[in-house]
Amino acid sequence: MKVHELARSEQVSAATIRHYVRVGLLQPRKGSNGYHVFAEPEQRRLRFIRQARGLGFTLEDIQTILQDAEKGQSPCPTVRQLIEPRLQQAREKLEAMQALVERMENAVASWQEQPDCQPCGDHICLLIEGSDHTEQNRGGDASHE
Amino acid sequence: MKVHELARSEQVSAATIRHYVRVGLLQPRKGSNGYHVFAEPEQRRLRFIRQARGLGFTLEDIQTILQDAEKGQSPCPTVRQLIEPRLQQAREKLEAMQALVERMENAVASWQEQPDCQPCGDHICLLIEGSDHTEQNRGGDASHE
DNA sequence: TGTTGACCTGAGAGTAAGGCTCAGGTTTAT
DNA sequence: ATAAACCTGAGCCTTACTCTCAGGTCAACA
Ligand SMILES: [Zn+2]
Ligand SMILES: [Zn+2]
Ligand SMILES: [Zn+2]
Ligand SMILES: [Zn+2]
Repeated sequence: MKVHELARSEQVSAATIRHYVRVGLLQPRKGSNGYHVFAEPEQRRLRFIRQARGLGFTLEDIQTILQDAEKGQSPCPTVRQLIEPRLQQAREKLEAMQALVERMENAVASWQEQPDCQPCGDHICLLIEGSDHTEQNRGGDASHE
Repeated sequence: MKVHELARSEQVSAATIRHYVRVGLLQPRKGSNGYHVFAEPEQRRLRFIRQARGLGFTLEDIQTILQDAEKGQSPCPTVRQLIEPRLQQAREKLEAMQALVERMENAVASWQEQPDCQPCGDHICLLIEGSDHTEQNRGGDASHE
C-alpha cells in the first residue's frame, strides 16, 4: 500500500497521512525505491488514530497511548486519564461557541433595523460599537446618529 | 500611554497589543526613545478591535473594516457582508463541538462499565476502538475479550 | 557617576493539525 | 526515449496570539 491507496481506503487525505508519518505516529517500511509501504498493522494504526481523534484526543495524546500499547501495557488507564481534561476543554469551547453564535445572531438581527452609519470621526462602525446586544441597552447617549 | 498602560486600561495582554502593532492593526506614534505612544484614537481603535473580535470577526476582517472607515466610507456594508460566512462557520463549529462533547460523554459513560483491555496484538485499545458509542452495538464478534 | 532593576523594543519561534508547494526521483505507457 | 502520473522529504502557510531573547532606556539609589 502506498500513501494514496491508504488514504483512499481510510477516507483521509494523503497529506494527513504524510503528517502522521512526519510526526512519528505512523512508521511505514520503506521500499527499495524509497516509497512508503503501509501494511496491515499500519492500516489498523491509522484507523485507531482516526477513532481517537474522533473522541477528541490530540495527536500527542495518541502518541502516548500508542507508546503504552507498544510497551505491552494496557493503555486504558492513560486513556481514561487523558480524556478528562479534553472533555473539560471541549465543554468550555462548546459554551464559548454557543455564546458566540448567540452574540452574532443577536447582532445580525438588530442590524436589520439599523441604518448604515456614516463616518463622523467619533466612531468607527456603530453596528459593532453599539453591540450591547446581550444586555438590554441602558438608555444613555444612544441617540448618537 | 505605553503598551502596558494601554493593556491594563483595556483588559488585554501587552503581547496582544504588540501583536496588533505587528500586523498593522494599531499604528502608534513612536516617541524619540523608540517607545510606542498610544493616544486616544489608538485606544478607541483597540476597543473597536476587541468588540469586533467578540462578534467573531477575524483580524483580517477587522483590517478591512478599519480600512473602509479610514477611506471615509461607511464600513457597514462590509460588516454586514463579512459576518455572514463567520456566522455560518461559527454554527458549523458549534454543531461539531456539540457532537464531539456528546461522543466524549457517551464514551466516558460506557467506559465506566468496561474493564481495562489487555494487549493481545489484534487491537490497540478497546475503549477507543469499540467506540460505537453513538450507534447501538450490533451483536457480532463483540465477545472479544 | 556608576549601577541596579524595571521597563521597553523588534524579531523570531512555538502552538494544533494539517494544507500546499516545490524540486527532484520513479514508474508506467506510449 | 520520453512524457504523464505518481512518489518523496522538506519547508512554509494558516489563526491569534504567547513566549523568549538580545539589546536599548529609564528612574532611583549610593
Ligand atoms: Zn458619529
Ligand atoms: Zn457601521
Ligand atoms: Zn484482543
Ligand atoms: Zn484499552
